[in-house]
Amino acid sequence: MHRTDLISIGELAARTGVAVSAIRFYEAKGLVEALRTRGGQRRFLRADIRRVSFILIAQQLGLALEEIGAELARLPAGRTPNAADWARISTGLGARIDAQIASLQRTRELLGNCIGCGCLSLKKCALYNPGDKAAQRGAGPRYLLGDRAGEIAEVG
Amino acid sequence: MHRTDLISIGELAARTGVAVSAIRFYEAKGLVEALRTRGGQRRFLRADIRRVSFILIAQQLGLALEEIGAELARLPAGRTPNAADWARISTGLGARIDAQIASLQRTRELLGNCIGCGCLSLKKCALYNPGDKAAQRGAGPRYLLGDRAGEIAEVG
DNA sequence: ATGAAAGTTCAAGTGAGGTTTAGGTCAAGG
DNA sequence: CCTTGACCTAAACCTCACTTGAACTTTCAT
Repeated sequence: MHRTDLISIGELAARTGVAVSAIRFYEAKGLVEALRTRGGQRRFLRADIRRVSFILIAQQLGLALEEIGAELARLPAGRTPNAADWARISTGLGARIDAQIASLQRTRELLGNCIGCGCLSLKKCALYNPGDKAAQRGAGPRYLLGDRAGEIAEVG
Repeated sequence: MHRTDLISIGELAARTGVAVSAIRFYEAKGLVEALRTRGGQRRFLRADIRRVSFILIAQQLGLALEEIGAELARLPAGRTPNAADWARISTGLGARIDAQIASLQRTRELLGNCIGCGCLSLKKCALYNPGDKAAQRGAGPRYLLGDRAGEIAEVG
């Protein structure tokens, strides 16, 4: 154990590259927790650097903060997560990446035949396939994407 | 030419699967244009089905509406775009998909070594790499992502 | 000719993911 | 002790991509 096992919010921000305000926001969302000094300032564990790193990586893979929180909640309570813990909760990310790659490769292939030929018809070529979570991120009509059963566009 | 070369907003919505309100929104943003009936109702060209399809596909690939507008602006003015036109403006999408696939594959590889071993340090493994546009979608601190020069996290 | 369905505009609301501001408090060095 | 920079809270604000609602109007099939 070092002298300073606890770090300030500013240091956590510097170490992870996220803004101080963002860390407070994550805390409010329950993604990280902080101890407090007598004066009320936050003190984080060094292990929280990993935790925030995980948030950043998972975000890049298209998970919403709420989903990330659900993953993080599966880390062992009470003790600092170790390598095996992180490996466990990262397995799901691996599957997600594989799915995304597969989806993109499908899209890539279709782009050749389909937009290349000028048809660009959703129904015909299914180029516009749902199930690509990463692409649904952000505001807007989430339900439109990924909630399409059978009949979509057909260029008439 | 058919009898009905022009379609209503409702039909365009049905054909593409996007909400009527979204199409009005796209029109306001300059992504599509409409003729008007004497009574003021919008009438779209059949070719606009392709155009809206393109918007949807490009969105899935992580382009913002403004970027999509810029791409669409490169279609020939005055005449209905043909297959070659669509092929031309779709080429850039292909490159983007390739880049995304490459980025994900890199991430996938690192996830094994890096999270697997528990280090999860941003600086050390560069797992958290910028340049993955698709992941930056949605509102929020775009500038945080993709605007990081050298020093990022290092797990102490 | 009529009634329902579909269309119109404009303004305001939504939700994700934060940032910014205002008005203070805390901690560390000199 | 005193300053200075980092920290605190609460609430307001921001962008993006739309949706929703109110209050009417147009279109179309019968």
